[in-house]
Amino acid sequence: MGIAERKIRQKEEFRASILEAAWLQVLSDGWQSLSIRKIADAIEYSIPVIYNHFENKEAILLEFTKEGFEKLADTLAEVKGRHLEPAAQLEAMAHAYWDFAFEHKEYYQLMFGLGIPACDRVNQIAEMKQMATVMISTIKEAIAMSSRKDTDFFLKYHTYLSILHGLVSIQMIQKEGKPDESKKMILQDAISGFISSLVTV
Amino acid sequence: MGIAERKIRQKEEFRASILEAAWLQVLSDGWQSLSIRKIADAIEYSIPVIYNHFENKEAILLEFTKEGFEKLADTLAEVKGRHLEPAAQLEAMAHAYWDFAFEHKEYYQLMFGLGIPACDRVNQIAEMKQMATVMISTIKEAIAMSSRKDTDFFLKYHTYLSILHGLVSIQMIQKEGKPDESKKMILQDAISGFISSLVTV
DNA sequence: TATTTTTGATAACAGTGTTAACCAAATTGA
DNA sequence: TCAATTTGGTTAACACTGTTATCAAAAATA
Repeated sequence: MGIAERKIRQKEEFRASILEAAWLQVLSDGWQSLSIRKIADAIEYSIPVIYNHFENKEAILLEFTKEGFEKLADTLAEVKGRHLEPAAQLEAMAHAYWDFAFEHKEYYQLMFGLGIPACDRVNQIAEMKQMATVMISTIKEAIAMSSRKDTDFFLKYHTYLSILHGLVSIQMIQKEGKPDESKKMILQDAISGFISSLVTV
Repeated sequence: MGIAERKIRQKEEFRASILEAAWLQVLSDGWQSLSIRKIADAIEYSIPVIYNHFENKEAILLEFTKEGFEKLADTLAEVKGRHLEPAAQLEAMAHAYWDFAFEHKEYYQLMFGLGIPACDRVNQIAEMKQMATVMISTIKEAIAMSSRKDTDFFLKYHTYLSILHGLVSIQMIQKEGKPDESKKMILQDAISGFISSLVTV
């Protein structure tokens, strides 16, 4: 008898409808304002039913995080397949990564835990400019000493900061405690690549 | 009469005591679990008095964010002063940046809005490995075609991912909407530096 | 001393995630 | 077919969150 099958199917549909309602919420108001109550409201059921399908709110977010990584991985694999040379592949994949992040911003923020109240905050902060000033002045000096004096210092500043922040935050996301001292090799690797391309004669 | 002065001084002390209590909270349980009630409890006053000194919770966090950027800027300026060559300065500053981030993790997370539930999440995600696999295989191929076949592919993978994530998240933090298409030049800049240092013959 | 201003506390509002208690309908077993 | 049991779902509550309106007491001013 197909009763059991039907039940499983219905359960699966229910689960899917929860995710769909949640996703609509995320798309319209961002995932930080997603709430169980709003989901329950959207699917026109009471709150506790959601807990029959997901252990907690975190499990729902985890679901989307997985989806996000899956989509990104697929995209990268597909893009890679369009080129033959590894160098061209890496470049195309980088652009695809960038495009994915901004075309699926909600996914990306979820995947990498970007908590985003900082968005409003960081723009109010004059103190950040002090930091930028120190970095930019040094980069200007480096450019002045190099053979390519027309290099865009502001571009290089952004690159420098982005590399540093990327290294740090990837490290923070992956491991809770202090970083393995050997992980500083990654820093050394990335930064020496940047510097040598900057001061190259 | 010094009454007015005393009042101002007391108000300032009060404000400082709020910040101190808040910071102890952040240090012991992380800033995501900071609450107005806990602060009020710690300073042994009722909740609303806090709103006489700070407009809202965000304003308290903003205070620490400013402090963080100030400390970081000072550190960078100090480290820069210890070297003469811009290249050496940029390298030393990079290491100082890294050290600051992990020695003052709470500051750093606040400054760049690292929302950090992802920490627990990202480790549960097998799907992330798919993405890693695509990237790593390409990097391996690039190394195989280069003259330096002993290059650490795992190191390069981390560098690659960190650069990409850094570019994206710095961009997301600074601007709300979609990124200026010209900002892709930063991506192009960073990634071509990485690639050329990888495949260099 | 009387009046105004300031200071702080109580209590509430509107949210959040989560769960215990309960009920009715559907399913199962005798 | 009837009783027992399981299942699906709801109501109501708990323990939190940020924020604010109301009000009493204390302090400063006239």
